[in-house]
Amino acid sequence: MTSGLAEKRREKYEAILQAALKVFAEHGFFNSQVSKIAREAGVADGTIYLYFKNKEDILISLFREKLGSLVRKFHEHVHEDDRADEAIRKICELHFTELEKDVHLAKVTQLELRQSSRELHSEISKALKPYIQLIEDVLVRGIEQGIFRRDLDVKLTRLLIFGAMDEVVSSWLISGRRYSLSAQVDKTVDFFLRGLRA
Amino acid sequence: MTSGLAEKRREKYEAILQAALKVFAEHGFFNSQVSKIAREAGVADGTIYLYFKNKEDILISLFREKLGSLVRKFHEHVHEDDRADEAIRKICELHFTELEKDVHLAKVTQLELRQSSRELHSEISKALKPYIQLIEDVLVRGIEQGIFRRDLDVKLTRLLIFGAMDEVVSSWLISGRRYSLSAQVDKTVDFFLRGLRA
DNA sequence: AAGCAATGAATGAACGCTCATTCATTTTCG
DNA sequence: CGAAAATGAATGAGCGTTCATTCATTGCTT
Repeated sequence: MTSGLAEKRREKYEAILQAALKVFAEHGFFNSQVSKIAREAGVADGTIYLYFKNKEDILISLFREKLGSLVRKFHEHVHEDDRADEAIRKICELHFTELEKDVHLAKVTQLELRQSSRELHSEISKALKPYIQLIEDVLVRGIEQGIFRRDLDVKLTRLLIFGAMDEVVSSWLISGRRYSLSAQVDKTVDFFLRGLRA
Repeated sequence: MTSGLAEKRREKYEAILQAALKVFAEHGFFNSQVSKIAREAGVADGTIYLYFKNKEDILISLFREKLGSLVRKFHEHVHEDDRADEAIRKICELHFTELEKDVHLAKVTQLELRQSSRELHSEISKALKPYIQLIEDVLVRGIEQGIFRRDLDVKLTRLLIFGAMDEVVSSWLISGRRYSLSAQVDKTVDFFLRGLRA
């Protein structure tokens, strides 16, 4: 096993991130102690600082990794040549199912995303931008395909769509996940497409 | 002037809340020191504790007062006998104009509302519930009036509408308020009504 | 009216506790 | 053995909260 070099490091790095995700999701960033993350990850407090600059750096890295791989997943499933209305359905479906699969991630994105450290906020919007952009691209394509209204304000509409999905996820979390999130896809997409169609 | 008794107290209470609103909006709850609020309000640190149980109590009181008067304003403008589509327009208009008027309130509701102390969260949803309920009522009325689709899921749709408006406000804040929020009402309502109409 | 007493609002220095971070020491592993 | 990784006790800054003290106002007494 010659692999256990930089790989071991990567493993521990991810173990700490995973632990942090859980702790942040359960207690929120400001109520999460570094020592708690260390315990959850099964490492010593000091070890954290061999992998991360400071506590905030943990959260920022978390967002970069997690949102990055989410966005990648979206790009895998939504293709240039899809019909725009089918793409909208796919986006909503992925949005709901992926967050339903990873509750901790859902909690952190929904509840902590809006925190207010300057640095943090810009990092988060940076990580989120490609997703919002993806929605916009689909809207533009839909207009070109003649499926969506020509008078759509795509910059505004992408917000309406993202915000609506976001709120459904938030509400589902707050309810204690007492119903299926992915079961809301059809009715949600239906509402969107009525608002979009030419 | 026999008034200057309990009135003086009320005035100071409100001065502290106003100061807290500003400080929370600028720095976020966890980065706002009680001493900073005291300085902003022009009182001593200890004085705060003559009016509030603790720091969290300040935030909770803030929400109660501010959201309470907002909800009251909605009820003043949206009446039982309005056409439901007109009511939706009125709601969106008020949502945007009221938050555009009070940026500090907008910031606190958008950015702090999602914090994670259990007690806080339940307090906030309690204060917000009448508003969400109002939207639902209008949806139900719209169906009864034959204006909205009979197959609407009102519980889901109220979230879609609230979330969409919420995101538009968030985005406007993050952009540094570089455009008019109330100018988005028409296009936003247009999108909603297409999704709602029978 | 004038002095005295009582009140309680306001103050802000001090307290005590909570953590993020450090670093001297130990363990691991090639 | 030696270097790198990991440890976790120790540190100290930050901050919410307390409380002994001040002082303007009001009420009471003669």
